Amino acid sequence: MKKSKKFVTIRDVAKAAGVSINTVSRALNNRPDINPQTKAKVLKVAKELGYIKDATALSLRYGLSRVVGVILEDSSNPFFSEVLKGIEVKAKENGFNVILMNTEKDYGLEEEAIRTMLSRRVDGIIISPTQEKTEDMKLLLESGTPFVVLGVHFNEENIPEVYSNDFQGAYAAVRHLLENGRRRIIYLSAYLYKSVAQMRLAGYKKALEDFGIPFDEKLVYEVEEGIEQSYQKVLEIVNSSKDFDAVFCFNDISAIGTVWALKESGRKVPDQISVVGYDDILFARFIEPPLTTVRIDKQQEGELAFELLLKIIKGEKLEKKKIVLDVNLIVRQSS
Amino acid sequence: MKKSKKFVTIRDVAKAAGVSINTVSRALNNRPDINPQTKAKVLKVAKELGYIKDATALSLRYGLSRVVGVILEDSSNPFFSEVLKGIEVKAKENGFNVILMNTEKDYGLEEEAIRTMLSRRVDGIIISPTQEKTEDMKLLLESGTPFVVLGVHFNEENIPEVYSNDFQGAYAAVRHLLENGRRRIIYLSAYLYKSVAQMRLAGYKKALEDFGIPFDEKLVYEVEEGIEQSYQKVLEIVNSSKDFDAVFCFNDISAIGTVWALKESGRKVPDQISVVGYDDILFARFIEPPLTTVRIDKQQEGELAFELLLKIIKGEKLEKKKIVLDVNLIVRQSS
DNA sequence: TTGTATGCGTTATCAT
DNA sequence: ATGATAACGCATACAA
Repeated sequence: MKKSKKFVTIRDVAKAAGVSINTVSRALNNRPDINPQTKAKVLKVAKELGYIKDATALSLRYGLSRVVGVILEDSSNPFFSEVLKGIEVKAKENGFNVILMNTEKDYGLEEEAIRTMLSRRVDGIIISPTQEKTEDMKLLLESGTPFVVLGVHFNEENIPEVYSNDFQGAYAAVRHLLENGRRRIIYLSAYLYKSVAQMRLAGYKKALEDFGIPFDEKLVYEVEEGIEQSYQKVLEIVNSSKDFDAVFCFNDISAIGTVWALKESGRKVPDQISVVGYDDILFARFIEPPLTTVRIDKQQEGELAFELLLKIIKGEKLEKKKIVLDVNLIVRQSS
Repeated sequence: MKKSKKFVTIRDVAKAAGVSINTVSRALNNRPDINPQTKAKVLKVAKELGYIKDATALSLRYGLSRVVGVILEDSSNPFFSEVLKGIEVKAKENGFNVILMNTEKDYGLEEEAIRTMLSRRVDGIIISPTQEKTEDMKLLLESGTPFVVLGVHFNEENIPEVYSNDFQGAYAAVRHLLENGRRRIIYLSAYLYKSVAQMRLAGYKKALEDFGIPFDEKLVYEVEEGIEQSYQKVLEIVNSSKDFDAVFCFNDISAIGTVWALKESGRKVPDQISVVGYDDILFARFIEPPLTTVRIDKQQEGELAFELLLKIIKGEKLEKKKIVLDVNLIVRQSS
């Protein structure tokens, strides 16, 4: 593999224009100390030759790349794809580019992604950690490279984070189910080593407590995320003739699998079983029945993450290191 | 904005290990001409100091960045988010990273994105052009930077492309509708300056022709892509009391809007009106009624695009410059 | 086996 | 107003 084509450099422009390379640099960068005519000529030549500034050279020169690294579980997941969109929008707005890496929820890939980003000398990193293990976060911390954790809450003061209020969301969702007379509410959870799953569990418990309903751990199921996995688990639950009248799902993807399984088992949603999702992905309202869910402004979450990161990169004083997004319960027809 | 922290360089390692910088380089790059003990020591020191190779310096040095630029209309669109996933997977597999830029279907942003990618000295570009204007493609072509066009077909021999067989897909979809007795089939199209929209129109016409049904241009509507836009347009069509018994939609997003509008107008799908989508996005089967659609293997499309690009980057001989993916009609309950 | 010097493209410092 | 030169981090040709 060798370079396909030589790019035009300031040296080429200098030669063609009959000036020195830093006269070219001056012209290109709108410096005041240059004769307007010289400048005009240089600019003309540069254009003719098709000169395009080499950003890799600038990165080396300044130790700044104007690139941010984005490390996500899976950019094709409708939740993350909207978050990513928000990041990309704000990055572009501020003259930054985005390098994307997916971890596929694999700790090894996550660590590799961090190393790659550091090697690329990105100016900052936005990461949504898998949380299966967290040693790699120390690597990040020690690297000195600015970073923001997205969608996850660590119990360490000095880690900048943007995440949504999952306690509030879960509380609202479960309270809503209770107010509608549901009493045996399953929590179909993601793996509980995830802070998000834990916070939602806490909200779930608090709502039960406020209604004087004892918490039954037998109603909490840990499932790997995915439509298929939720579908299988719910089928299993139904076949075990467990008594339940509602399912609070970890996210909308999971809720879709849940509704699918319930329908297939002949259970009416919401007549017999209520289902509530989480995230309010674009398609939540279009499934049948339209999904009651907890809305997170995903694009905003991405935008806030970038803006927080940018402040850190600029070395600005932060009012808050932890930004918590409010969420809203959206009641549709599945509950 | 200034560099937040100095990274450890080979010079630092050299000093700490008491050797010269290129002894360090030799150790780090597994060169044979180095004393194993020296090597071990250098490696140890490098690890202790937390040395991480500077990829920007390598880019400059070799004129190769091992980065590919990906330019899409909108990475949060479920079609593109899966394509992107495929690209990212193959890129990682081959030691490349991905810089992502969205164009929001804006020609200005598209051109800017190309310039940015060239400036970043990416080794190659995968682009899904808006096609509103195409001058920027010339810029790309002249730049000499390897690139692959994704999802779009130009009538120029020497442009490498990966796209799906839209003629075949549209033909299958419309033929299916005809076989089920539909005769007044609306084609809810994207803007017809897009090659995809044109190819699907051609497939639509051919199917009609094969059934001896005259083409009626009044049944073709150009709509901006989006659930809301399709919803509005279909409401409009219904209210104009146009006579039709099926809608062949440009994509699933559009089909979702169509079904929504039809339901809201009291039309039964598929009893009164059949609806067929395109793409088979993840959620197509979960809407009500489950959507009949033309399946594109989106992730594969992304993977093929990267693989084709990689061949071009490597300067390999190409068997084919144009790769056309087969598609399948998936019959569900909306038709 | 190890070290020295050069260049990749750019900007900044310091002349002139 | 303009030009020569060093420096960013690295790998390599060449010298020792």
